[in-house]
Amino acid sequence: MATKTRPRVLADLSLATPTQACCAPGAAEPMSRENAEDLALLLKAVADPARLQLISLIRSSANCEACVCDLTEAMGLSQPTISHHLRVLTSAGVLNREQRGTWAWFSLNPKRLKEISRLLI
Amino acid sequence: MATKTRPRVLADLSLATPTQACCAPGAAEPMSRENAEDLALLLKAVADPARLQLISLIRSSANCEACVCDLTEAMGLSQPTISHHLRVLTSAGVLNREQRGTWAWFSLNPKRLKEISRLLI
DNA sequence: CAAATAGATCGATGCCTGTCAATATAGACA
DNA sequence: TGTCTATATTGACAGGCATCGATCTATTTG
Repeated sequence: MATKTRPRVLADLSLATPTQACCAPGAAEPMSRENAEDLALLLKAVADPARLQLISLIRSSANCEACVCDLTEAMGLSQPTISHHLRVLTSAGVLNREQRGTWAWFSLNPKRLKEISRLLI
Repeated sequence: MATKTRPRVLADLSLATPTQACCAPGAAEPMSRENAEDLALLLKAVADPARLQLISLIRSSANCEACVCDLTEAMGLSQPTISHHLRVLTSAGVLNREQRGTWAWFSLNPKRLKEISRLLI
């Protein structure tokens, strides 16, 4: 294993790192391939029509939460497919999952969505 | 052809449309599949490590612009691949293309990037 | 015009991923 | 314990896409 560097954090992944350098004389460091891959992974999580609809559906639900069966019915996709998309969004931190008896309730994490949005600027 | 509706514009594609409705009693309309597909297309344009690196490279270049040969050398990918990615970004409005003699210069469109970022919130 | 160079396009290839049917798991309840 | 229901997991398949080599086009220059 090579020499270990500081672990990457969300702040490293902004397109603007390290400074808003557009047209600056100094010219900032371009983003590393590693950081670009991490950022792309995060953006890919939301760059899918079904997942965008799921986010929108949950946002427009009462208490900003919904269970899988409701989402499956509303989306017109199979239950395993919905489950798959919910897992991707949860892994990206965009959704929170809470088990209540047999049901799994998913709620929005607006802060995380805002963070991802900020990485583009 | 079915009855034609108002053409979709960028404002339709925000996840927050029509109102920031999280947990509101009224519950807003969820995003249509069509709008979700359009928004996903836009987000997919930037949700790729090579394209994120290209954006970052151009931003850190002098005058925020670069030609294909410089980008090809810096990226370590083949020239057709770079050309492909630049076309995707230009189609999404993120990059501007300007021909100068034999060279094609690509520059950033920061306003567009900011617009796309805002669609997530 | 010929040669050289920059960039775009084409066709092929292999990986990624969205989707589903089938099945497994786990909780509620009789 | 057994049944029912909600969700997750698995495996397979098909379409999408990143990538490359080869080729084409256009511009500059000799």
